[in-house]
Amino acid sequence: MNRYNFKVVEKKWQDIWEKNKTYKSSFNKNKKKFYCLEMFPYPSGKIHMGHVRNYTIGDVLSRHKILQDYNVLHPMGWDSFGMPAENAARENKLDPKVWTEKNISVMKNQLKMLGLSIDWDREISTCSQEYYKHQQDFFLEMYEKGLVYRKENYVNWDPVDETVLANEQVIDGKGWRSGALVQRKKLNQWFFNISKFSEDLLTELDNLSSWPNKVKSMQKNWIGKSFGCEIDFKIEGNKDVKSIRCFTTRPDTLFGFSFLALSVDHPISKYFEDDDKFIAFKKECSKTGTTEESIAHGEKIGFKTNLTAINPFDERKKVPVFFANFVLMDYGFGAVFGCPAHDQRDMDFAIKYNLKIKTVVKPNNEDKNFKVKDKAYTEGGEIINSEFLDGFKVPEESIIKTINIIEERKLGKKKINFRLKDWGVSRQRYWGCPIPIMYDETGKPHPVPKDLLPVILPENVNLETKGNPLDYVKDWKMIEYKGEKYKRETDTLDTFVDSSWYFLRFCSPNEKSYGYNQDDIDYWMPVDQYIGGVEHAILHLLYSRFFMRAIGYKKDSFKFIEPFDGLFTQGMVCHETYKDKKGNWLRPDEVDTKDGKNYFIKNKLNDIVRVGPSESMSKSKKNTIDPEQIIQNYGADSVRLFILSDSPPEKDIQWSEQGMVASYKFIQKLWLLHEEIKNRINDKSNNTEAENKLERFINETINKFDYNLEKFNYNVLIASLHETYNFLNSFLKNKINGQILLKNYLKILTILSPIIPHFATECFESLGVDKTPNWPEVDKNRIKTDIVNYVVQINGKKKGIIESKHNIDEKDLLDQITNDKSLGKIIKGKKIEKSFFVKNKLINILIK
RNA sequence: GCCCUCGUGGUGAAAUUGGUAGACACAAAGGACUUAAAAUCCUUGCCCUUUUGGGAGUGCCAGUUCGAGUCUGGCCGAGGGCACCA
Repeated sequence: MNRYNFKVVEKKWQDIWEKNKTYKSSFNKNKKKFYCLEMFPYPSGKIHMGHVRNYTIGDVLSRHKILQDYNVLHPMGWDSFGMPAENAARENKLDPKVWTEKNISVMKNQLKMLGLSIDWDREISTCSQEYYKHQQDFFLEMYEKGLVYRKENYVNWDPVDETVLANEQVIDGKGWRSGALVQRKKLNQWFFNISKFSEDLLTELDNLSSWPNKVKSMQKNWIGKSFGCEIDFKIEGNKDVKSIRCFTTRPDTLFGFSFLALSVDHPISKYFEDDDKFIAFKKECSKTGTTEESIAHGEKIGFKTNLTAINPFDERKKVPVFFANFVLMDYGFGAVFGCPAHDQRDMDFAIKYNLKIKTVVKPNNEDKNFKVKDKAYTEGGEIINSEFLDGFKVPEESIIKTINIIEERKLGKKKINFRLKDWGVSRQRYWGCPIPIMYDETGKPHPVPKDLLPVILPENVNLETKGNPLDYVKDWKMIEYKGEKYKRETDTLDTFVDSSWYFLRFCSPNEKSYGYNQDDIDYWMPVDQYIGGVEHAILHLLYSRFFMRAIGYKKDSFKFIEPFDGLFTQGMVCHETYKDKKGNWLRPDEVDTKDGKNYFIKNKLNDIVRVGPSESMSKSKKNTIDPEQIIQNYGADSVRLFILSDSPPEKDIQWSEQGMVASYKFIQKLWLLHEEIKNRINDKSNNTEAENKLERFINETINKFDYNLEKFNYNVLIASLHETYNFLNSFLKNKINGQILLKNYLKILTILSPIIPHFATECFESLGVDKTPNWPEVDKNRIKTDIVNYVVQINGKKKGIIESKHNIDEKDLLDQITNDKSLGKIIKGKKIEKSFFVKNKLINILIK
């Protein structure tokens, strides 16, 4: 008997697929299309298990759709701009381009080892000129349309590295590389006007019916729509300041107004710039840092001004104006009215500065003397102590009625605010797409003219500089155009821009004149199924949705707006973590165990290893498993099978060597079964009963596959594959007609082929079938049976199972139960009050 | 603090959506084969009963229903997202 040699078989089919371009996709209007896309990888060096999981899930779907005769687009590319290349290049004295290209070639090979149904002719790489030059076109188009602008903004500035840091690069207020205290610095930056589309980005979420609710609600929170009104407060104490505008969602609490708070960056702060105390206060505020954490636990501090604000509903009432550290300049108007009784932040502030606390809302179960003490009351109820607002129900009528009054009296107006901020895309880095802008001698920005496009990133740049290396490339930075001197923009684009339209490029990877070809995207877009990690739930997906709107803005030819019709977010791959006695992390291959409980360092029985919780695989915790090694040991099909087993794809999965071995063994067992079946395809016997049983089982299995494929329950597919094996293995004890066996077996091979494609194709070939058959249809007539097992419940409790005829009616079944030996005993002599009958499934008899 | 998701054996999990709870697999224990081990195969898996059988049981407490893992309300616990957003 032959052992199944995965090494030979997998290589053989991968070569054939590559040579024949089996998975090449082409435009074909006569065929239904299916665009299956997985988030493309960053070429960091080697693929990791997360990639294996992501691409295996996509591959199963893709192959399934191919067998259902869809025209499938399943491409792959590289998100190849970004910081790691720059850092790695600095460490290894390599050019980022060389480093990146080397990684791509290694990883491409590794992906091929997995046997993915990728159309490699469509491969793209975002760091190539052929890609980013089109991105510059999009940038300039957006600039023309007014969707790109330049503005001063606060950033996290690392004074040692002289660079801007992303929020996640700031740890405890210090730069992650330099360790220097991060400063808040104002810098001119380019912005995409994503907030222009806030309303549309929010409402269209409701139409994305195949997106996980979790992702939709995360985006909803991020966009953060709130309904309220803007109010102008008259100001006294400075003749140049007549009024200050505030945004509020609770205008109905205006009678509880006890102070007005401003952001330290509010325009009015200019009147205080000579005040040493104010400068000290502002410094104190910036010390609390820009990180979210420091804000969350930070104490509320304020700076009292000589100004007073007047309550628009009662001009006799005047309250102090403060600068306060908890007011943000980039939300609303950078100014809030404080109502301590009904807002906890305002309450904290009021207690600290001894401000008035006036209760204006009472809960329904309290009387009009209800008083808030030191905890703000923010629930519903009724307005009190508020003159003409008294009696309004909170919140269902109080807010809208108050806004109406405010509008009537021309004190302000209704206003909807969004939390979503414009997208800052400038990065002070070398390895990214150059921003196609140049500045004249007065510093005014101009789009780079067409005949100077694309702006090509210079090569062989010295990276050992402070700040952005491009600033030092003088012959690139300084240009002359039509006799005028210009300086180039040296900032490059955030790499999220690169990934905001790559799915369009896959439709027309060779289009020279523009980023995409209209006919191609009309046919292929939107992506039918997008698959990737949940860590991109907000930014990448939101930016891509924005980009489609921005490209389509003022462009009639562009028909769709949502790039991803279906979205699936897969879970992470986890592994136990290990530490030695000193607390150093250990790799899984450095530890060993004899009993599965106590671990020690390999070959050193006395060096005890502490086993930590299973966590997402990461290099820093050393709990990674190298996919290439695993493929070498067990084969691609085994890895694919294991990575889909046990856990549903959207949940985290535990890597286990034992599970891996089990999957490997299962394929070996399938091969033995295959050999056995192959030996029997010429058997001539007739056995109707067995044949019916076989047909029924196979059709039920196909049915189960269809159901679970649709729902991404790939773990259940694997379970049902095991059941199929167990069934066939024992079924072969029967005598059976070889052709009927073969017919059904081919269906099983077809439905398992998306999961373990090398194995399936090899089996087909050994049976003389040269092309994988189309996905089998379920024969509903074959699932029906003459005999049904009815569950018999008595007074709601299961008492047994009884065999009966298909579609039997209730009365006949009751008769049968009454006459049954053991079940009849229970009923005998009792009165049947009522019975509930579920056809072909169950009967519940109520007796007394 | 706000929002979302999830609680089922020793473990990962099924349960076609209100109708046989624990499919399938991992681990464990016992057994068969073997001189032995590995591999393979079989059995077991809560409580009571020698067996036949009976009972409890899906985080906890109530409710709806002939019937609840599934629906409703409350509580407890875990994970994730956002977080001074006015």
